[in-house]
Amino acid sequence: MNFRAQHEPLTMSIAGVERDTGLAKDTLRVWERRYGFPQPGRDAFGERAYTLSDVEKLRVIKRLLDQGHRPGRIVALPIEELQRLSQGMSGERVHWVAQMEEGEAEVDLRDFMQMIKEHRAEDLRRAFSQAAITLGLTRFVTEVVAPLNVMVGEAWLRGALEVFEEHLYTESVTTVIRHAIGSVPEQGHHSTPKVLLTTFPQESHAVGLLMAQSIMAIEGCRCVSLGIQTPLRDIVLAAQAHQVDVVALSCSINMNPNQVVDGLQELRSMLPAHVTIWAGGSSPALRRREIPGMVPLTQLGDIAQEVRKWRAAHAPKAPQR
Amino acid sequence: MNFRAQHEPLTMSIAGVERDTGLAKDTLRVWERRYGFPQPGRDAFGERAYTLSDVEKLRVIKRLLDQGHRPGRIVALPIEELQRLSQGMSGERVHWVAQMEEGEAEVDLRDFMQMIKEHRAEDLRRAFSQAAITLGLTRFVTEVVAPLNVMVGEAWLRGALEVFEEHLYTESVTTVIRHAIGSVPEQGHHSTPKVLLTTFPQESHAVGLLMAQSIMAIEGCRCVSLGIQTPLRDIVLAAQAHQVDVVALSCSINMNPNQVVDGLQELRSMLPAHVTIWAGGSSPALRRREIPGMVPLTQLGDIAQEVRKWRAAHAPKAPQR
DNA sequence: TGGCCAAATTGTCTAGGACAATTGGCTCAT
DNA sequence: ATGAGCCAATTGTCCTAGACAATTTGGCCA
Repeated sequence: MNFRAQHEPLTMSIAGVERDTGLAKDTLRVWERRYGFPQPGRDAFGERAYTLSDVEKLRVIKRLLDQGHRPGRIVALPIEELQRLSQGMSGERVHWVAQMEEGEAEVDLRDFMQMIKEHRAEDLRRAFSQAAITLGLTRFVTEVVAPLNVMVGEAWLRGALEVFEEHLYTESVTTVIRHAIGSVPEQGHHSTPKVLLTTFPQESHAVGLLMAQSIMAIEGCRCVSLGIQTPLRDIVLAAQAHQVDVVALSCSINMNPNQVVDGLQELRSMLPAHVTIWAGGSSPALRRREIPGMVPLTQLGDIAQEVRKWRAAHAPKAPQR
Repeated sequence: MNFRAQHEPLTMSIAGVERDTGLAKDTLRVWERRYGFPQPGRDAFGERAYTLSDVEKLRVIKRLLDQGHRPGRIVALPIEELQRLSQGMSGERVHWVAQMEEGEAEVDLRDFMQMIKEHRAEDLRRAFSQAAITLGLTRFVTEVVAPLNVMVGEAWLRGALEVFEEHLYTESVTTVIRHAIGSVPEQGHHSTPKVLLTTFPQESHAVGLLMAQSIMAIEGCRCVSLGIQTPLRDIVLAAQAHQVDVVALSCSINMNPNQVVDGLQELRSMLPAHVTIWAGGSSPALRRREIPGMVPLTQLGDIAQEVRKWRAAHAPKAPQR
């Protein structure tokens, strides 16, 4: 229906910009009205025609918004200023080298980053597999994947990593962790706790969930994963259908903190009291406010501990179903 | 920003309907104006509030549109009439029982549906594993997973399956296919073609992509998967970075056909001519219109054939990079 | 430092009008 | 009967401009 700009790749329609930047058409129009940017020309049909540099600038703006900047302050800024802001912001330090016991080969996380940037896909996957075998799944996840996630996320925020490079990293890690989980011996029908793993609908990062699942599997939990993006109502239905003891949610740093808090509170009110809720992940909302009836697990190491706690609390009596 | 209806799950906002049905807000409004349906009530703030039965009917309509019906003829029809149309046009039959060679145990797809509905998670995964081993990966994917996807999709459309049940199915299948892919011997550095697998940003179904990857891996392709939802620009960047021969896109029935056509045409114009594009999946857009410079693979069986074609076309000469 | 309130900010909704692209159906010639 | 050509109806998406709920900011007070 809109194939006018096909042979004119110098401008983009508003629909194309929405697709490329993730900014809604309404938002683009209202920014134009309020902040004077973007100021697209018009094509032969009177419709907005955005230049490629407009789109590039919009991408930078989107990144800064995700970091917490506000539109009114940055949308009208020149591109150089935006890039300066983009550079300046960087987060906390990460341990570059996984801590080794004596005699173990060193695992340098910078090597992984190097492979990602050089697009050595096969090497990367092989290196992950090797690290997982060398360190064991638990340490691989906590000492390699978790800090790498932070490094990759920050590199992407700085614009030092393209989206497709981040995708390749995610895919490689997913493959290796899933393969490793498959090697964990299956739990018997009466091992506890039985845990339902999933995320809220707004969460799109699957790796965090997978990391949690791998550690729980090793700790001997019976895991039922629904993958990401389960509607609240279905989390409750699934918890009932599978008669789980625990519902574990993964909330990454990309989620809106308010949605996290609201979602957890509503979930708590919809689940029966004897079902425990574990909320893990890097979302700042978990550290900030305390939510009654919900256990925050801000570090992967907390999981094993919490499993033991749960067992201690539920061991003496028969299971409550 | 819009959590008003939080405790009132009986109606949905226009944004929610767009997310659930794939019909654009503008389209919903213009249908209301032109055809008198949907005729949503208004919430306390004067904004459209669609009932759940409206949304259900819209889903059926969407399905019929994808089959080739036109809005003006069907939007105003009562739900019973639509369902009658939907039944009649039920496309091709699904084979209930995977065709067996003599002596093989029978694999009845209805057994899988049964397990899904009874939430027998462990049984389901075990049954999938067993089927994959019995049939081999290729036949498992084409004769079990593909028809099951259709059955599950239709059951969900009819409301016979909850979202969480569909999630469990997806997760189980994913686990088994990924595990099986891991068992395919890795390809040498010079085997061809090298294929980049991914989806457009609007696509959220990962299973189709995984099915394609499994078959390509078996056919001896070197696969680089980026997972789902890669921006157009990054598909091009990745194709260049990894020096692939083929870019394979998975487009499920849930994608907007226009987005599929637009995306494919734009991708074709951005990729160098020597890079082949394979577009597979159940999206009706692939069957409807022919797009120059792009190979549609509407059935999984087409993949092996197309790989051979590619090799025949590229074998005599040295690779063009 | 921490809590509270007014003011500013911001995304998304509303209305109806417009129009290019596509499709259906008609006529006419073969 | 079949195909080509053309007109009219259909349809999705864009347009403008106004409104307002939800959130955040920043000042004030304890």
